[in-house]
Amino acid sequence: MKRTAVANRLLAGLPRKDCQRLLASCEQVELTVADILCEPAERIRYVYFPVSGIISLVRVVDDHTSLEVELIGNEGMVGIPLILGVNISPLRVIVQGSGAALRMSAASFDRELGLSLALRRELNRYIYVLLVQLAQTAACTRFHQLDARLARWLLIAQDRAHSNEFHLTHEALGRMLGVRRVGVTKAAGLLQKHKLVSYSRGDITILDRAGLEAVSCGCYRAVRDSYEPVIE
Amino acid sequence: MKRTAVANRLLAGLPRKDCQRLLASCEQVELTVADILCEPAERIRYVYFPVSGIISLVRVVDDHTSLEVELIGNEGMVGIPLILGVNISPLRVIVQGSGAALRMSAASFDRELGLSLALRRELNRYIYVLLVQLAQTAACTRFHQLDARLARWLLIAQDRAHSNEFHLTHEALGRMLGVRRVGVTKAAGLLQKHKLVSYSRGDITILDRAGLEAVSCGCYRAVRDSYEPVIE
DNA sequence: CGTTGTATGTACGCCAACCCACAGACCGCT
DNA sequence: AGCGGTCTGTGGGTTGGCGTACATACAACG
Repeated sequence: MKRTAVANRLLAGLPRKDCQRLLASCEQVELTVADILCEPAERIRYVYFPVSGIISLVRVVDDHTSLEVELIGNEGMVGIPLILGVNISPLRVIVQGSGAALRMSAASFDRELGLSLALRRELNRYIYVLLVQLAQTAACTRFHQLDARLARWLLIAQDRAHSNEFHLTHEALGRMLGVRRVGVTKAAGLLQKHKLVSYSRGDITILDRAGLEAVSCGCYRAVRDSYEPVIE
Repeated sequence: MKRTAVANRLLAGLPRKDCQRLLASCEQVELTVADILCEPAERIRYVYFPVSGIISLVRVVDDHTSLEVELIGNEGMVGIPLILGVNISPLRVIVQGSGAALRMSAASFDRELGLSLALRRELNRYIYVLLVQLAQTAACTRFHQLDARLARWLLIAQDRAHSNEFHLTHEALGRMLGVRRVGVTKAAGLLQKHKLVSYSRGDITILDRAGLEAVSCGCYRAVRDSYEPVIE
């Protein structure tokens, strides 16, 4: 994996010229945990290209329950509906791990979409990957039990955050996975007992990635296998 | 709702010229229940614009379990990945209700995508709707219980099939909803007891749509509300 | 150094859906 | 008429996660 100056991989994948023009329209912003970037049914004002933070897309049902349907790091972006000609967000967008992101106004983004064919092409691929992940998440959430789903979530978060450590309470994890806090505590206890992760007051560290993969359901692998042939 | 000569609404929504050119590249095919139009990881050879049949998109996990993530009627199409520059299907595509569809080769479809901006625009909207539905399905499947989910499924199927009757065994419904056949039997028994549907050896008739909406979870409404502002 | 708030751990009854097994109902075919 | 296959209905024991409640642990701050 070669390093580039631009820390968002979608942008980094573009021809130099397009990339530079896009960067010129972006401003760097800080993301802080629990920031809500957009609420459901709200107009989308900005797109975000995460650099170091991670961002959750959450579908809210029945007002007080919710399920995370996507977790986005520096391999992706927030604001997909704009690409599809819609400026309303169907999901809640909430910062899950603090860090930096590049932000661009919806208007600038629309303009850029018209200017760069490479951008469109790349975003199309990205939407495909999102579709696959959404479908897999739906099935995984249905069939697999909490231990496995938690392990999967941690693996994905590690990928997205490029870090073995992040800050996240059981409460917050419960909202992501659509279960009670107590459920997470129990499942996390199990992972700790097997020395796969260590947990203390929201500071979580991944100790044994291979072990986590073993505990997690096949969904983690399955999704990677689905889109790896597609990205280059 | 005005009737048009073209019985697929995506096509009917296009400018006459584009629509006619597209139709010229299509051939009409019959869909028969349980036909598999495409398997996961397979190359996509054709796109389908259903006219009267309905088609399920199913995500397969762990080889022997599966969950329907989308149900497509004459308001949509099958073959979305092609729009996004990918020619591999991540899902199983299976005919759920027999009828007719317009079929076009992947190559022709690619060509058409280049020729008609209106087509691209319309398909983008459609992809947005798919995203919303996928997210909602994930949450619904997680939180709502079988009676409600079954009712929701029947309502959607009625919308897609434009008919009060369809043929579908409990077994098949179970595969769609990701539950055992017995579970469907129990839930369907409840709906029958309340005279919302009648059921006999796979022939199902919807008797009381309003009643079904009352039993179903809010997800049916929620999805409609999410995308109605978007479609015109 | 004790108080307050946040985070984690444990306990108990409950229920929807699970697995497995079997019984009836209906259709078509010989 | 009878037989076999498909579809639907019922029963009993198991379980993962739910709702609720309470107990402990740690941090921060006055």
